[in-house]
Amino acid sequence: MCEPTAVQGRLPIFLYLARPMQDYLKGLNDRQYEAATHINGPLMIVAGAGSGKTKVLTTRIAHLMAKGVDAFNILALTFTNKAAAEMKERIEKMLGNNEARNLYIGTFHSVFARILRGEAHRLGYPNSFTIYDSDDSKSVIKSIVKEMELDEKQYKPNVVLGRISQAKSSLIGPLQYQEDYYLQQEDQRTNRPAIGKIYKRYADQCFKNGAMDFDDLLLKMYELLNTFPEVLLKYQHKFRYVLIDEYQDTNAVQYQITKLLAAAHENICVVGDDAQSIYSFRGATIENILQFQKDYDDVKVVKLEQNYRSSKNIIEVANTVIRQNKGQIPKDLWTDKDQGDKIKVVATMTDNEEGKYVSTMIQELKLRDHYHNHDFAILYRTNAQSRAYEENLRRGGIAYKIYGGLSFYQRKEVKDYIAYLRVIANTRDEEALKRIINYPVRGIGKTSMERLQTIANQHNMTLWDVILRAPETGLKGAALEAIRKFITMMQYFQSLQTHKNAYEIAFEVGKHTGLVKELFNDKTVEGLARYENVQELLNSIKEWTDQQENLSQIDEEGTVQEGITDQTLQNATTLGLYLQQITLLTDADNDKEDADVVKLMTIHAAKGLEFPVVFVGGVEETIFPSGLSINTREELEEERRLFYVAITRAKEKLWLTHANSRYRFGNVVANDASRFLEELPKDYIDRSFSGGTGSGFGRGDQHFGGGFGAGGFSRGSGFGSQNDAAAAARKYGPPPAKKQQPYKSTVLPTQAPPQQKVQVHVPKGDFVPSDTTGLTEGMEVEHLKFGFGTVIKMEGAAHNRIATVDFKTNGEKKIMLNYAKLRIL
DNA sequence: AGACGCTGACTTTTT
DNA sequence: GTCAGCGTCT
Repeated sequence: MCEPTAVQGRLPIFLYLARPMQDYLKGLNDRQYEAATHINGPLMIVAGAGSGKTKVLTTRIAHLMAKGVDAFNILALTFTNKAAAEMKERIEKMLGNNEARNLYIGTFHSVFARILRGEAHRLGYPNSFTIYDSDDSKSVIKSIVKEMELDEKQYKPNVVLGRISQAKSSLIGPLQYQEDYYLQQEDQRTNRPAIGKIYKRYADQCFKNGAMDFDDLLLKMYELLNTFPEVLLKYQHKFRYVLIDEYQDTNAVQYQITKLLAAAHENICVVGDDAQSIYSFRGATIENILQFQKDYDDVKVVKLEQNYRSSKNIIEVANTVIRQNKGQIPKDLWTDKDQGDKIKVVATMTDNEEGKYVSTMIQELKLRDHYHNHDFAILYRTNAQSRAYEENLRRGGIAYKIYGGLSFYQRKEVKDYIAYLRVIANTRDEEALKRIINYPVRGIGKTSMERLQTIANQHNMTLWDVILRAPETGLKGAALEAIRKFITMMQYFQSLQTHKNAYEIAFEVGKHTGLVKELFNDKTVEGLARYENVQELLNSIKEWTDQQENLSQIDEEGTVQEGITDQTLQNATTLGLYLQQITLLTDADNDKEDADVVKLMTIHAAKGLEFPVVFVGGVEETIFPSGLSINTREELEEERRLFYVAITRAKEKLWLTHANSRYRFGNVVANDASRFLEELPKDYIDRSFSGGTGSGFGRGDQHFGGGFGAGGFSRGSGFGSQNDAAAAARKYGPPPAKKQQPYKSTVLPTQAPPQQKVQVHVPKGDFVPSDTTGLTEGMEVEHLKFGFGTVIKMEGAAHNRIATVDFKTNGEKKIMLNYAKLRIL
């Protein structure tokens, strides 16, 4: 191992950096210092929650650069764009110059996508390959299942994709998959023996489309390095220093790639916390941490156990929770912070009251302890839980923001628009082509498409090539003319690529396709939102090209270019580059941090973040732990680690809430308190808070006819039945996926015939809207004062109803009451 | 081709 | 509660 020396000609920078660096190192404790400055050779940092792991990583990178290592030689891999951006920003601040922009810092996916963009041709892909998000992947799988005439119920895209994804993350190709005895057994057992064949066709189809899915970005990167020694050498030489954040979340492919990359210099530093491993469902394996120590002779291991985030009470509870798991790397977090408040465990009657309780408590804390909105986070296990909080926060006039959920780029209108751009950049992209060929409507209908598709399949041609030769396909008349026009238009767009940037092309697309105009003419509420979204998309493309132009003023060697050529600018702002970037973006990446809002997100999304006050909701059996993850010890332990992550997000105050009943799937459902709550150390818990809202009970939102009790869990000492089930599952595999109750919750009896449908426009005796709503059939939209799913008070009825309101989309702006479901409220 | 009416699937978690 | 998607009718 040779000590890195200052690169020739860079000494002035080195001297300039040296001083602030030294100051910064002083802020580290001994362990952190050790980890940050031991820059040569393999290093594993086992970092507990809140132990300053990001600080160490950034200091380490800055330190490397201070020692004269060029930014271009440093590769730092993270799991979220946010973590990457944050790291970059911090380093920039520490260095006080713009050297950091030359660092390779990004998610595995985005860094590899960037590399593959230069190398994909070696693997037979176009360099402007498309990146398929999961929606695209599912759509491909769906059409394959249809073509193979398999049972679509049995081969749901979600399930099949999950299976393929797991295989890919474990470096198992389609052929190997079909030969693997164990995998085949599993597929037989679940009655899905054709998955191997689907996998093969899926891989072929993606290749034909010139597309890589998320897993391919890793897999193809591995293939590239593994197949082409000269490529491997190039990147080994380039990335002399490799750093990996959240190492416990890496899967087999990621492990192999980083191993290859680091093999030459062995300057690899991984940071992880086995206690926070929560992504095994997507192939992550803690094994990688253990294996790491075996792979290199002289691995240095540094443990960071001092927590700088949370109060003593919170740390104690967290430690107790994680100790229930077997096979952890022994680690004891400690803190010299104050004892703090006890952890509050609160039970409420309903999910709605859980939301109400939290919103009331936030208001109280703001008044009493002068907290701000941005000090609060509400965390939950599943996205669906956000609604109850949302309603109550809105009612309480508290500003909030929900993170996660449907991404901006997943909205239909945005996807449609982007589909055009995708076809322009890569005509092989069949998914995108199918999406836009008749949108907006241009007279290329189902029949024509079927014919074209069949010919494409028969001759193993791409759909686009068949379309180009449409006159030979037997299509004629209006259809042929429509296709001819479509081709002319698309070829015009394609021709723009040589001299126009992504924004200019996107603008032209909007203008010539009539996409923007069509949305503009749609004056309904949703239409307006769609129009705004498309505008927003165009804005963001503009923003991106501007930003790229600035960045491209610096070349690969790090020197600022004087007379930058138009060509360089053009290369940095191409449509293809833009498309590859955005597919890997999530909503969390372009939000403005500074807003004073309460944050709502899943626990997964909260990893790596911290908040003064945290509410964890729905701490109930079947939700947390998830009913789908209690069958094996491994699954349950992952849920427990997730619980650990939730707890350790809190700095000062922590609430764990659970509701006796909640809406789920439109049903009222009763859940027991989570088993995790029973594992908490009593002395650190305060259960004295009542979730009741005083006057609330009785006339609350939900009435129970028959009370609880029927069915439910037989828990208590040793929760026997579940262990039996788990044992059976281990022995015989998971139970057949037939029609069984997906959740073990008790469905509460209702007072009236449930789910009875009532035609509103054929009113029955008991279905008369009262004057309070003023709702009549065929009413003008302008008078509509409520949204979808509005509760309508019914005269003479013992209960309220929920009506679905549809807008007439053509002609006059009229609404129609579609149907209503009878439901107890 | 498009509007309409209705069914059923969804609920782990993310790049 | 919500929504995509299917079949049917115009």
